[in-house]
Amino acid sequence: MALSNSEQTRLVAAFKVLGEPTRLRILCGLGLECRPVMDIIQATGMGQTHVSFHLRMLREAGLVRAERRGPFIYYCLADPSLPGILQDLANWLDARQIPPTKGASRPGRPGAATATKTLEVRS
Amino acid sequence: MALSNSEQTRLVAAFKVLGEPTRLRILCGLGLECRPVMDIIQATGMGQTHVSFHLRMLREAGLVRAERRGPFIYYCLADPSLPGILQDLANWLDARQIPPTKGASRPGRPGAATATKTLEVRS
DNA sequence: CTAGCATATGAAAAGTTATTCATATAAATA
DNA sequence: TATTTATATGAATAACTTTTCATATGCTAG
Repeated sequence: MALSNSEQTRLVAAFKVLGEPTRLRILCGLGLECRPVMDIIQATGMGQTHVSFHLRMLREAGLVRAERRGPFIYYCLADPSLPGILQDLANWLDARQIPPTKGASRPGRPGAATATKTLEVRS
Repeated sequence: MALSNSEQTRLVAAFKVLGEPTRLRILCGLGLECRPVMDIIQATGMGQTHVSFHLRMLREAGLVRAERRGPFIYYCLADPSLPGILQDLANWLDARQIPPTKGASRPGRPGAATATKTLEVRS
């Protein structure tokens, strides 16, 4: 087993938190700045409670850090290397993109996996 | 926005698929080998239908590829670089681990984010 | 110390995902 | 061709997550 059990568990937890559009948007929106919740609410156009909920998830996952400044609470990425990591992953995904099933058109290195919704497998 | 919208969407989809223990276990268990479903069922100790369901998710996400050989269907990682990537992420997570809230004990670079369940923030 | 803003939290409702059960399909074999 | 083995699929249920609503907390200003 390449990954230890506890590594797997940690990964799963992290992926779960990252695998939600609102949260990823918040993370990306943060960039390297720290921002008060108000800003995040505005930027996302979502309700206060809703945003607060997702911020909590991110915080509990250790992906962001909260810091009070006067009446405001600022949120920042816990680790400035996160955006880079996300970008790398995005590139990896891009690179191995799926040719449109009955693919005449361009994308996909030859040999790249084709996502199949139904099992259609050449024997 | 560092990541384009469609990149974010793709990432979210991938994370969603990866953020489930059974699926990550299957992926890790596969390593670079191709294995018939039976093997995976045995390795995980889970029901046939259940495994089949998760394999389908992985397939649809383009993370694995299915290949029939006679009566069996073999599943393989779609991209052999996946284990490496997962390992890197796991290392990253390890590196930024949380000191036990009232932490006298060792872990965590100074300045590393501490995951807080409840908001307890030094002003 | 009261009022008001910024944000968090708890509980209920809505939505999604995983699990299970029954059944279908496809290849191999008798 | 009928049976068996390997695996997939559809539908129902169960578990979990997100969303929303109402309310609480913690600062700051008056």
